[in-house]
Amino acid sequence: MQDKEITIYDLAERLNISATTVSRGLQDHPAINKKTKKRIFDLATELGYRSNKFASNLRKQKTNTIGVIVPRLNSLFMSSVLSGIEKIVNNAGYNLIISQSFEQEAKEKTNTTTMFNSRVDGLIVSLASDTQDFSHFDTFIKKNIPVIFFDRIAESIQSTKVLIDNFKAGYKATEHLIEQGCKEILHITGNTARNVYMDRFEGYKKALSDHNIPYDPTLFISNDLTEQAVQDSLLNDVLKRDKLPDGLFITNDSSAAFALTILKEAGLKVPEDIAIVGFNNDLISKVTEPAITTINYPGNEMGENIARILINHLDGEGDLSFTSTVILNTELIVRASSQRKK
Amino acid sequence: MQDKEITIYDLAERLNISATTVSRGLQDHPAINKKTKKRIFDLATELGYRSNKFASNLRKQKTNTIGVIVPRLNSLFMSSVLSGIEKIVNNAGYNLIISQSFEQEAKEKTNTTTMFNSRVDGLIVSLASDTQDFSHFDTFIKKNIPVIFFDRIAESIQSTKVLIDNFKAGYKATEHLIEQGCKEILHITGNTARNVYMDRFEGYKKALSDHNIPYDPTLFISNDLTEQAVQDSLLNDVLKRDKLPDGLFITNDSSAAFALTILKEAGLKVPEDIAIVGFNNDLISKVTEPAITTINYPGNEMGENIARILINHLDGEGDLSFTSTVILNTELIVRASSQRKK
DNA sequence: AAAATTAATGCAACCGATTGCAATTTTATA
DNA sequence: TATAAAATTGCAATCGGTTGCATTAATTTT
Repeated sequence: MQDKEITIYDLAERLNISATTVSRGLQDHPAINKKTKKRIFDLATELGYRSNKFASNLRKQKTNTIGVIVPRLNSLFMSSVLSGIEKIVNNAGYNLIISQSFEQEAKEKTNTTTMFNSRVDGLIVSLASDTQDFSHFDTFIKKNIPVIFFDRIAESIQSTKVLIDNFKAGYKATEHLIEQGCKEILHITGNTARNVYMDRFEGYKKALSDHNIPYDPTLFISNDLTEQAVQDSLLNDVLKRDKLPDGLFITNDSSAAFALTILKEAGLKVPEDIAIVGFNNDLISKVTEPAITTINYPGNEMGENIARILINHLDGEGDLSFTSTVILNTELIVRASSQRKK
Repeated sequence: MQDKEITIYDLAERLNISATTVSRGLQDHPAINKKTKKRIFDLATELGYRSNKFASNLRKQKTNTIGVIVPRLNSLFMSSVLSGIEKIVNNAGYNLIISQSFEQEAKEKTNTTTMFNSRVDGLIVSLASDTQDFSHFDTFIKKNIPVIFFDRIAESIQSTKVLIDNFKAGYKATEHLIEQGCKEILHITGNTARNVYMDRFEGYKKALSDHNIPYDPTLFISNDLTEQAVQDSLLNDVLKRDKLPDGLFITNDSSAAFALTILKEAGLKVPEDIAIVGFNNDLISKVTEPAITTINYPGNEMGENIARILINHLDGEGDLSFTSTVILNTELIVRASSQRKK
């Protein structure tokens, strides 16, 4: 700490003007003379002045900070979303505070409190898989601090949501498998307490019924989609059945890739014996043998959308209703893992 | 903003004590009577008091915030590192501000300034691939704000560094290929201005020379390791040669996986025609056919290490020399993509 | 019971920027 | 040149905690 921090008072003193004028000059306030502004800016750069955000925040009651809480940072989808958010938010002059819930409601609550105490101007959330109670967001709602949910949303909370049409995506994936001749379609997915998994599941069921295939509950597996869980399900359950399924719809690509290797090891041919559809369109789905059919889920785009909505709200009047739901497009990307026909 | 924010003055007034006592009580100051503390805490929770960090930071000149600048968020390695950092830092009561340089020196400089102005207590950096000049970190050094570099480090800067032994890793990867009988080993890597790539390259060369294989510059390709770049290099250069290489050491797993698919499409057999070694041990290397031999690079562990070092420094006395270099262990994970013998 | 300690509490200044309103200076108008 | 209008600038209070030093209250010691 050799050199003291320069304040507007230092600038004011050297320029023989008031701190008020310096403050206004620095903010490009229209009432300040251009020459004065120039003198202020010049001296400021010369002395290496930097504004003290805390004094400013304290006074303005605004932090220019946006909080993000996600279940886990280390998935490609999440980091794409974050990358998109960061880009927009940063350009708009906001900072990002990021934390992860590790899929636990308790941690999510703590993080939410921390964010609240950090007085973020807005909060972006994708819910932990086991979050049942949403009261920790009440403080935000009550204070009119905007909260945007994405991907893993809470239906019951009145606020802006950005997501894809999971029902449709699930429907399309399943229908595709049916069209490829699958009759016994296994569905492996996450905790259906979460909309993303529930909706895909509903889409799956609807596609089945629309094609007159009865829904078989034993072909539905819900777990946490970790490597371990996928492996256990396949080895200890699926592969021990008398009749093996001929299709698999599994709701993320790394799990799909992992499942693929296990099934191949077990001697099954993909797609001949079992056709596979994943979800997300991560790079991983492109490099397996065969490449995996998947649903394109544009994380980066989603992140940018979320950030834009939030920034507009924050920088705009803020009176607009803040409870829209944005649905992003997804598409089925057909690759070899599911192509049995033609 | 229906309900006003509660301040220590509100608490003080209702309890008929001074704000000083409230402040001290809240901080568990030893000079405050236990009963008084209890009364303070009780009322605080009752009224939903939350400390104003800005007032506090302003006065204490400390922010409890740590900045992180990385080239890109959306890689599995990076997000694992971040996940590790976030975990430790969060437990220690610090916040994380994250931004990405998108591999550009200019953006890195801007981000650094923003971090500086946000008055982060510490900075964690992995350099952009094209950063040549490091003067933007001078302000931190001058002010004694700790900066930790990881993975992509700057040799010339005097500060703590956390990384792996890239030379050794490169050596091991190459030696392994040699042991599998490879004679013409192609090396595809990133910008060698960065230590990580340079050191691996040096390791590669040393392994060659130790095994009496002359280094062939035409077998060395340096690009930005994007899908496009890898594809271009392979299709327009490598695959057009008279004599194809019989080994490939490529310095990240997604590129390796991608290269694998291209080579297979070109009709080459892996590992028979060409043996492949990647880098990082991402999931992707496990699910390709054949699975890819790689170097295990523990991102999460690295993140936790970085964070611990920084926190210790910040919470400790801070007089300790802050210029150690931490080298994490890596190991070669042999998989089918390189196994030609035995 | 007076004097000396020790325990608790409070005063008041401070951190650095912001802003409503008033004051002053400059420029335009009569 | 006097006066109104516009352009600049500054005063002083404010945001909400923190902290050195002083003061008061409670305990001990003599």
